[in-house]
Amino acid sequence: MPKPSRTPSRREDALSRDRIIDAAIHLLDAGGEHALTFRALAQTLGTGAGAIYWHIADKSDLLTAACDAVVVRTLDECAREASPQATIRAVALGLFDAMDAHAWVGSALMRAAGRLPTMRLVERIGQQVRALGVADDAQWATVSALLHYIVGVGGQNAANARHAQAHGLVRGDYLDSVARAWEQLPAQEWPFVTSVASQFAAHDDRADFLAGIDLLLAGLESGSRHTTSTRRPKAARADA
Amino acid sequence: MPKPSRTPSRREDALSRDRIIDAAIHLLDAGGEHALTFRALAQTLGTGAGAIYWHIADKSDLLTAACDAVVVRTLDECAREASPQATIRAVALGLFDAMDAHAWVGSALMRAAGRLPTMRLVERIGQQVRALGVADDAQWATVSALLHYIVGVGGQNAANARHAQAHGLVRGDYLDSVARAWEQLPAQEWPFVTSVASQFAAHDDRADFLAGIDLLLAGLESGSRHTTSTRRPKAARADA
DNA sequence: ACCTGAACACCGTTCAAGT
DNA sequence: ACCTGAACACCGTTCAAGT
Repeated sequence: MPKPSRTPSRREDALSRDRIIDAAIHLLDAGGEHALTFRALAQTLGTGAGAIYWHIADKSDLLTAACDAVVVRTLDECAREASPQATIRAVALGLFDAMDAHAWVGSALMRAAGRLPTMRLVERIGQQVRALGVADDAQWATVSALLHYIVGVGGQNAANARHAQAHGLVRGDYLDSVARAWEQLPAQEWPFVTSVASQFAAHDDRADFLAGIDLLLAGLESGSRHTTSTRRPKAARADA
Repeated sequence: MPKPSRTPSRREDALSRDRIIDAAIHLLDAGGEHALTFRALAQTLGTGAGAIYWHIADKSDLLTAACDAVVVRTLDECAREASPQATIRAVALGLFDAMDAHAWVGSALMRAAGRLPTMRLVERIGQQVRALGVADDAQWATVSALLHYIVGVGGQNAANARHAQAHGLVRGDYLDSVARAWEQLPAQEWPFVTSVASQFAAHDDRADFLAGIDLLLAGLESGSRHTTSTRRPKAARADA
């Protein structure tokens, strides 16, 4: 993009795909998904609303591109660890934190199924799953399970944070109030929910998230040695 | 619109929450999430747009209620099997099929984190996880992993079906075309994606889905006997 | 090639007014 | 108590017209 040069271009920085994506990320971070508006974007960038369409196909393209930018940064920052397990954990935690910082990324990722950002994650996690020695025909289901856990749990953790903030509460206080509501449900009808709620005391979301990852990895270790009778030697779904 | 009836009530059936939810489900099934409009709903029901607000808080309330109706029906139809594992599998498959029939349910479920439909699923699955003998402090992470896998993978399978249909293709042909696109990526940059794509031949989505469930259940069996060092005796997230 | 901004075809939600 | 429907404050997207 043309840096500030003497030649009096129309604007200090010309409009560009990258500048639009950056501005979109800022709007999304500040006000959530419904704050991303072509009008708001145009105002931020000092252009007309329609100008953006020269660089971006439509809103879903914009959201996917913003999501991809965050994913790329996150994966770049994830050091490759010694073992495949450790690398998976590092990627998972990196995404967890990225979603916490950019609460909109979780749901954006869910809607970007076969698209670039998801493919990057499938690739990175898939390489580790392969390195783990998981049988060929189980690799896709394994990557799916890991990815959906990461995006699902991480995305909802981020949603919690936003929700707490919207209620003007610290995250812990908010979670406690939800837990207390669950505790007071009729125990005959809700035996599990009431009992699990009573475990909500001091909680560490990241540690809990990691516990789930470990659970999945434990399943891998016990499952990778042989193929169960219900698992058949073909089959894979064409997205993540 | 007032049917020709002797008793001149305003309408044959009075407007009610249930009637609205039913109409919403039909609109959602027929045209997806963006087809659910207060105007379309009002026209279907033969009322004014604003009348709906007497029975329903807002659009998100409506979507959650529609989602809950589907979840209730699905859980009712799920027979309780002999073993906890079999029951989990039955619930998972029931939801898989429900999402396939109502493609909008997946994303609705994702946005309904602490709300009624999700709580029902947490309760049903949680009971089985407990029956499986999973340690108290690991139950929440376990239910989370299962639920996110089910909703995530099932939801995307449904999205695939819709996507294929939108492209005027049979589901299998659509998936094959995606797989072929993945295969043609540069293999140095995408070693896993290209290799996994080459496994996409004849695939059975439900069988693959079940393979993932089995993977998770295998993790449970190996993990429920002891607590690993990274899993700590507290912690739980206050939603699903 | 790139940008402008009015215009189009929608939205969810509210609310005075009706019965 | 329940319903009406016009009105309000928005949307994404397009497109003739400009530079």
